[in-house]
Amino acid sequence: MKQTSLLNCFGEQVIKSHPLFKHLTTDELEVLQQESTEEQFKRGHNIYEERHRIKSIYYIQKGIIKIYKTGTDGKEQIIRFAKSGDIIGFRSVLSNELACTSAKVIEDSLTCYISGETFINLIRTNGNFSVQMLQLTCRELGEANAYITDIAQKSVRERLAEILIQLETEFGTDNDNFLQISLTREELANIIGTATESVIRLLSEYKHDNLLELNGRKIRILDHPRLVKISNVLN
Amino acid sequence: MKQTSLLNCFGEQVIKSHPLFKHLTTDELEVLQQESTEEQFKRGHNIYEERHRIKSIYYIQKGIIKIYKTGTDGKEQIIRFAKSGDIIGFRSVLSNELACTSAKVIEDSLTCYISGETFINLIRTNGNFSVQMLQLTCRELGEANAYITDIAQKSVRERLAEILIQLETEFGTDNDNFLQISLTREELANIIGTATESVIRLLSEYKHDNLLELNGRKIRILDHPRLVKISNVLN
DNA sequence: CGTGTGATTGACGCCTGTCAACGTCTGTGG
DNA sequence: CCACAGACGTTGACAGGCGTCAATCACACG
Repeated sequence: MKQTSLLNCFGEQVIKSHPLFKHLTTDELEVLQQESTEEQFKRGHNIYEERHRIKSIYYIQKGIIKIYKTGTDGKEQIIRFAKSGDIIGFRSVLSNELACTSAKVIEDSLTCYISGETFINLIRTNGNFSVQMLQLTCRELGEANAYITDIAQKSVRERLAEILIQLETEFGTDNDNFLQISLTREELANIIGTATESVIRLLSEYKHDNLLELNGRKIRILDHPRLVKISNVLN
Repeated sequence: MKQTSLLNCFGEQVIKSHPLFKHLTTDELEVLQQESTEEQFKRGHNIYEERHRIKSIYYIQKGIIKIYKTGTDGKEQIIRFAKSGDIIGFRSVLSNELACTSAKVIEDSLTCYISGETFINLIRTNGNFSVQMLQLTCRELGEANAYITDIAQKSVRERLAEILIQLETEFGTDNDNFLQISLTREELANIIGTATESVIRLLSEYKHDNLLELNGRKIRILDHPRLVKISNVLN
């Protein structure tokens, strides 16, 4: 018996549109629909927290979530953002370790959670799905490696330029060409691993150089080529 | 027909001793043995290189291999070390991307390579094995995330202390309590993302403070507690 | 209107990257 | 056997990027 897609995000439309689930059989989809639950979260809500045991994963239908770690001195380090179509929490579920990150809602989100057991069973029984999951994880690992190299070798100025370009590519812009994603200065600092004040100073500098426009937390990139050049990414 | 373990590293003794392969059936082991080849590499040899297509993975029987990326300005960033029992190259094989790292032999190695096809077939057909691989990848991802936080937030002094402790834990010490792994100052610098000169100066400082002893590339840690304290790791 | 969070600016100084010179050791070729 | 080159290690000088601290402003909210 099918549930309506209002009650459950694993309705056919959603599933079919996502590569990760394209290899599931109708039976498996049925199970997913029965064992998963939709959940809504407001900005600021903590979906899960570091050092806790996670028993389920979340599929993001809508919204933005920041995944971050807390450093030794309590400073937050943003590892990545999850958005529509991403899944979060699977790392801890799969590695069977306590969560090594926290997940906090940046933009009101609609998620769907699936118990870890159901998820692992899927992987165990559906070879194509598990290959898909491995590919996903490996791609994430590749990105993490690239980021390690960036942080280790680039200056703060280069990194900030790079992140701005990246945020635009990943989340797009609104009708006025402002970045869709809205972050505090502190959050920007916590992505690139620097002090809030440094971000503020560099943004002012970029603005002064006509690379971008600032309006509160809204950022509009004006000169892509020069910003890319500053970021020192080979193209 | 079984090959001798001299010709092939997937002889039973090796397999049984490794958790990754414990879920393989005897048939699958047979296939592995037939389709894998042992290979020896001397220090300095490049097993694979960034931006190349990798068609097979390597299981390390003996030796140490450094996995590194080349930054925009040509500087090497060491991502991790692989040693006995580890496998390398699977990230690119699985994600179906060009290699995002290079692998170079640090200490003479004995490896066993398995074609990517064979490997992916194993994952597709053996659910337990694929879960095992996912766990491995997720653990690596967790380590990468931790490292991002470290590099982004800690000082060079803290990071060097941390890496020294870590190298000791991971590779152990010889009879004289010197670290087993032998790295150039430049390589140490390329792990923690700093200049060679900074590593040299900090090592001298540590030595002066009686935290460790230096003998060429040999390093003997004398005062663990204080070194851990410098590294600023919660314990 | 007080309070709190976030943004901004200035002052200051230390950590650390860069450049340059030199020492040490090893292997190679004459 | 010696000279030389090349890789690696060491030390010093220097400056500048960026972190830290502190004060002030802007804005939202109860």
